Amino acid sequence: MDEAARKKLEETTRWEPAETEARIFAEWMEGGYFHPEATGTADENYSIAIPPPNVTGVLHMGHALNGSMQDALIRMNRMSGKNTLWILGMDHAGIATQTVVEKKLKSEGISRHEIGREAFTEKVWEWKEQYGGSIREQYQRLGASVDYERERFTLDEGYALAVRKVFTALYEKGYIYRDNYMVNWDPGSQSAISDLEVVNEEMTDTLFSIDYPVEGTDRVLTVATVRPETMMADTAVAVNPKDERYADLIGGHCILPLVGRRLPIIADDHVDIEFGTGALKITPGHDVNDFEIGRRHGLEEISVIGEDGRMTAAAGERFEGMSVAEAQVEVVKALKEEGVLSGEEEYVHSVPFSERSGERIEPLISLQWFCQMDKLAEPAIKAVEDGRVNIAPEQWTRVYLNWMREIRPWCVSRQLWWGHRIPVWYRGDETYVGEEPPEGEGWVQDEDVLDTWFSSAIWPFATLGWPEETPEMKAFYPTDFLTTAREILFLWVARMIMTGIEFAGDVPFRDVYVHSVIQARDGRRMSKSLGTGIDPLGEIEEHGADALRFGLLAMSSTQDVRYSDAKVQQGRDLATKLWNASRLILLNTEAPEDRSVPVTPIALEDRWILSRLESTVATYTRLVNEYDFAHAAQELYSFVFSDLCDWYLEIAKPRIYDGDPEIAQVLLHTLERTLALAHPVMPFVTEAIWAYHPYREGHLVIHPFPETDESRISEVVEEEVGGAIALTRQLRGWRDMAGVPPKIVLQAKGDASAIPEFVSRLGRVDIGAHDGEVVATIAGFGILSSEELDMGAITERIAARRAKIETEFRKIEAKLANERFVENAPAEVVAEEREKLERMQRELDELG
RNA sequence: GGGCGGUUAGCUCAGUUGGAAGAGCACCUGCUUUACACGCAGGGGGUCACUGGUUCGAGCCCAGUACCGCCCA
Repeated sequence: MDEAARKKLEETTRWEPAETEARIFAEWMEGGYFHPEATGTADENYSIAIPPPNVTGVLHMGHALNGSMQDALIRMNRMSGKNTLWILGMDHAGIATQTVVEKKLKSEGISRHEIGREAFTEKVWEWKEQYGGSIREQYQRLGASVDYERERFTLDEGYALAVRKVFTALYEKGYIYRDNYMVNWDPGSQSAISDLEVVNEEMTDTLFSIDYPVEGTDRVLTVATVRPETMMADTAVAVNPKDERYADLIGGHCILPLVGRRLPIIADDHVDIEFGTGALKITPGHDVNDFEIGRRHGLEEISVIGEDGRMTAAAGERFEGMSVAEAQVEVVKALKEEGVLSGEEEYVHSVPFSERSGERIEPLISLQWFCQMDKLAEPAIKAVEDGRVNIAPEQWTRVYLNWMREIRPWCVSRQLWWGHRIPVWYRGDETYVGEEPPEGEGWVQDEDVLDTWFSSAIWPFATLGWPEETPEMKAFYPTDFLTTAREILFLWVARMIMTGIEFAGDVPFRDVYVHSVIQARDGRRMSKSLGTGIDPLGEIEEHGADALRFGLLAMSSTQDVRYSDAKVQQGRDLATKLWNASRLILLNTEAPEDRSVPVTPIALEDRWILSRLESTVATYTRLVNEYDFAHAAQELYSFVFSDLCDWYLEIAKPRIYDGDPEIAQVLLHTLERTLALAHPVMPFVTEAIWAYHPYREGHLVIHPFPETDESRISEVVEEEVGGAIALTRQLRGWRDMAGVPPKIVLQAKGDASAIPEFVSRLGRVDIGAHDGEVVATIAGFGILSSEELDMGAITERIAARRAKIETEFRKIEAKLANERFVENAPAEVVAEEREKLERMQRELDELG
């Protein structure tokens, strides 16, 4: 270590992330450590495809947690010597991006329809070039070791070709078709959106009862609806076939009020006998359930609401052009005029809204492209059933399978301008589907673009250059791991598995981990609109990236958790602790001249710390491989704070300051392995410390990850030192209870050679063959009377302790007196209880 | 309406196959101990939501209730 470095270490008593992180990250980038060669095979290599953030997005806590997990795995595997790729990219996010740019143009007084599709698309690209990359820098702030040279965008030329190829292939297989079908029409974004982009909210509306006269009788069928404005599109009235009240009417007709159309009275199991009057008006053009009933019975499908959310001519002159809300008022008025409105009551029900625009969904029938999913789902179900894809935590496997077994057609077209334009061309009655435009004159391409998830569905292989047979495909497909939020298990994960099997010849990843949701501090959802989000970059600035990474991993157990500032601070404290422990070690030890000599210490405490170290390596590695990051973080924390710093370094200090070469070797070895162990979770501080380590030959980021050395784990040693530690704590506790000032060394009668030296030093007790009055006995050592002892407190304390033990003693006595316990409990449990009793008896004897 | 998860210390959360309730933070008491006050030492604090059951023994298993949250209709 040169003088400047030594000075820096001596003077800096805290880990200062702000001034160091950027420099370290730049060193990693310069070293090219994140950019692997595409060599070897996927079986021997390790790869992860990042869940692509939206190009409009900024880093949020979900990304930060997700990224911390992936980076920990990537770094651990890279250090373990595997050829490792973490591929980065962004999603073009059709609706979100189009909305952002449209808003910006609107503020400049421009509408997209004025400038036209081509000019608008250009504007979006301009926007993307200018603002679309900020999240990349934010991932760097987190320390993400993604391959920044292989970044992909879902609208890249090669990626777009892959999308067209997939569409064409699915079309040729007959899976993709065009049909009139009910879609979730979002009047806000003027596009169909998927079921999964719809959010249902509880609303209070009015439930209207309307009397529909039955043809040829003086009876009426009273139907209940919250949407009277759609009645002009009614094409039937349905009752339950088991409903005796209406059995005689089935097959007859009613007359639709206001319109006068004859509506068949049909029977369908879907109708709930208990609800309202048990008669249901059927509006196949404007209600999802009615649409299905309509298809079952071959009913006419009438539309009275247009894509602009206004009533069409088919609604009748009186209502044409009105908004849906206006029409409702007017229809109710008309019903009253006709005297057929027989009831109004408040009604709470769930109403669909667009997650994108926030507007109320208008179920409409329109001409859309669909993808038949059941054939694709079959092998994807099988892949999970037979374990080729493993979903954890396990309960999500069932959720995935249930959804996949009831999968429905996927509406893949969207009425947007930003995205992959559907590769279908029309000329008169002709239709052409292909990767490239057809030859010849007069072809017009379909106006719609594909659902963004259509391109995301091929992410794990399209990013690797598919359909080309690239070296990347060979080296890194299938990927090893995917972590995701649960809400996109269907939207994204399931579809990747389907397309991966269908097009890339294998599942896209081996392990899927559904991570927990980090809620706001008060337990609400973190959301921009609620203002409950916590900005990861703010946390990084305040506490450092390592602190945030550690904190997020430590707080993310298997269930949803609230954001915990305490855990992030724990991370910051751990970074500082590592820094300071390293200062002690690095400033006070000389590196051995011959480093090839293995560390084989004789001293008990040295063998103990090496045993604890290897036990920690074993446990930590197992936990990370099980994706149990919360416990792994805890394991790391307690090893560093408790085993290493509170005990070993304190025990070792005299020998450190004496310049003992053997302990120097143990310390440098332990520090090397501890830094490497912690690096995947806390890359910055560990790399920064490593710069001062005499064993350093290159960056820690590619230093070998510790493999457990079983030969150093010794139960005997751990028990012996563990016992001595417990004794030390007992002595310290007793001192404190007795009010002995820290400076005073207690005198105790006993054989000091029976216990490790550090017990008396750290317990501040002088154990020897002293003479004097024994006031208390601790583990066989007699504490001698002295002026400093608060005899009153001691007497009180002893009495309290005695009472506590006696209570417990009687409980166990009773247990052992219970014949059924002694007969039924396993022998070792009974033996353990007997031992407890003996221990308590000994302590009672000592208390005197 | 169907399914899933949760309820453990003041707070946030752990708790392996059922066998004397844990961590971090907060709190209290000491400590300018030459790595670290983002620290060290010691300490107090729990009817494990409720009711019943199985068991020699239940935070853990079973049945039910209440409340909170999520997913799918």
